Amino acid sequence: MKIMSRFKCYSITLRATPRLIAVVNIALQLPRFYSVEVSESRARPKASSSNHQDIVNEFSAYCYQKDLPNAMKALDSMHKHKLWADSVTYAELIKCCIARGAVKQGKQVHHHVFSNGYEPKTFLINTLVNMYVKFNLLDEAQVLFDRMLERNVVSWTTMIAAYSNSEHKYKALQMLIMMLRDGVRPNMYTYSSVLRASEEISTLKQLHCCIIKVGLELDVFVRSALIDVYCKWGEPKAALYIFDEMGTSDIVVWNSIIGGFSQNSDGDEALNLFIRMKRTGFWADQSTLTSVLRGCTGLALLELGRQVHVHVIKFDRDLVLNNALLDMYCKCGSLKDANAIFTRMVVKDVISWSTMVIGFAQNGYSRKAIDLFEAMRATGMKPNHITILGVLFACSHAGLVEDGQYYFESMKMDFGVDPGREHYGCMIDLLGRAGKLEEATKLIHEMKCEPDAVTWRTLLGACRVHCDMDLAEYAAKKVLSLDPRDAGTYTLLSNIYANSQRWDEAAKLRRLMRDRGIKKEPGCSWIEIDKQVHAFLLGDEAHPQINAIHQELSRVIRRLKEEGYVPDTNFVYQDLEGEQMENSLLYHSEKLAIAFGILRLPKGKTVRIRKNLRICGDCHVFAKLLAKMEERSIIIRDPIRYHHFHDGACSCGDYW
DNA sequence: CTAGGGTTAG
Repeated sequence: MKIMSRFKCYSITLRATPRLIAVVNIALQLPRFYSVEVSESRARPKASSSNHQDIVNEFSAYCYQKDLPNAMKALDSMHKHKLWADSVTYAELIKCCIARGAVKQGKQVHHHVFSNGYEPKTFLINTLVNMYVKFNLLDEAQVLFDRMLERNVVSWTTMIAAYSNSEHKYKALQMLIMMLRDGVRPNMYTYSSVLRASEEISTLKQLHCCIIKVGLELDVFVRSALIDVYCKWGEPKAALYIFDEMGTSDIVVWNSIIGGFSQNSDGDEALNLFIRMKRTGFWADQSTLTSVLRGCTGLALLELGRQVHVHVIKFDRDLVLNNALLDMYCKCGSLKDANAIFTRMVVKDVISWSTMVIGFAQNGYSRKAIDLFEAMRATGMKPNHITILGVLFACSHAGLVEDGQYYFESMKMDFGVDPGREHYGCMIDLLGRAGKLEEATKLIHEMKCEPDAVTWRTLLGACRVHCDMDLAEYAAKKVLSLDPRDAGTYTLLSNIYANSQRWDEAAKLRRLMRDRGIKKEPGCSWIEIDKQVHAFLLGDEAHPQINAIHQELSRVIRRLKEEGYVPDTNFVYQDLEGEQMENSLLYHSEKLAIAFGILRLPKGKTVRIRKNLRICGDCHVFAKLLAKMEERSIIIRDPIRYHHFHDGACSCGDYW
């Protein structure tokens, strides 16, 4: 049914499509059409003597041998004798300049082929335009393009592709319109380039319609561009529709769709598609593996990620792939593996360093994160805003107020990075957790960018840690004024009330939430065992082994109670939806998942859980005590922080 | 001479 309605959507748009110029919404910005002033072209003299022919031949030979220095000398000699070679030879030379980044030489060739009023063929000018594009000298490319006597589809496409990949995407669309006015028909090259230029989803849809109209939607390149761009606009389902409709596809198209889902945080669908791809008989390449790893990262599938790692070894020198692998181990809580990868990587870029800094920080190794950040600086690698976020995060995690303030204050001067919302957020968190709630509030008011809902919720979180009722109410009000439907805020505030035994207010808030129709995402925990992922919801009865799980849970709770564990009923609201049983606390999804892990995993093996909501205080105590009693580590990844429970303690230091 | 895929935060 979904597919039908999606299809319908397209055909409606198609029927409604007026003339292209009106369609693309930007006609008003069109510049005047080109006026061409060029000197008259004359036929080139052929090399008149054998001496002249020798000079040209020598030049050609150097061009085809890719001997740039000698070719340039020979070019000089031709220039003096007013001799010209043919276009293909020049094109070879220009290719050579592009490959070596030889801007100066390229310009000399440009000058030479236009000297003495001669007008090179369209083909050759196209080559030169392309050269300037490759040198990222778009203005020069444009000047050259503007003075062309004749522009063919390649000339236009070269410029359109250039602008599509630049900051001035609207220029690509303008040029498409001018191209059509000029009577030159865009081809598949043109459309697959211009698709990237859409700055609104409606533009993309209109271009899509044009493509269907001219019958180019069957082209593999156009399709993969469509798939890619729909995914970039957060519409992976539309992309999947296009994908499924294709008769043939190649590895790049598979990579587009798999990458599309993994970038839209749908690791599950990305992995399903990967399985389909393998069944179809394609071999994964670097790009596929990168996306698959990203899928594993999102789902915290360490075992699957490890299997992918085996295939990564084939592409040992691929930096992007190694970065994805590194991140997978970090996000799956396996810092030993991550560190091993990081140490082994021969080439590291700022992303590798950032990933590792953040990995240490999120997993509770604050000192290591800060040391690594300093090691990075020592190598001369320049941190970016994300690296700095990582080091601030590390400071806030460990309560290192002074270090945090030092990095925050020096970031602009030392690294040239202006603090953004996230950096302020880290500082608010740091000050707030350290109990400096006043300073945290002051910082919000001093922010250079507008505080958003997340900013205020950070403060609210700090209020919970320190039970500051008044500020909590103030912060919650701020969050809800910016994002009235934020379920987390209602829950957080109601938990703060519950913590202070203000049950009436807690209940009132729950009621308000219900009246406003705000639904909290149901708590869910996942555990990967033996190539299978098991999902648990609160009070879930659906699992085939649920009886054994309940038994195991009762057993460990009984033993923990003997050791002094008292269920903290303040958190009874955490996962509740409406009036539920009193002992619901004992059936929080993570407790079910942990019990299942203990049941199924060999003794001593780490239990790894991923969950979609923040962990509640009771489950946190439960996991700490259980890890000690069972003598095995438990790792729970919530959407923000990582909790490594080991021997009665947690890596988060009880702040989260 | 012009075209498609991958990595860090939130």
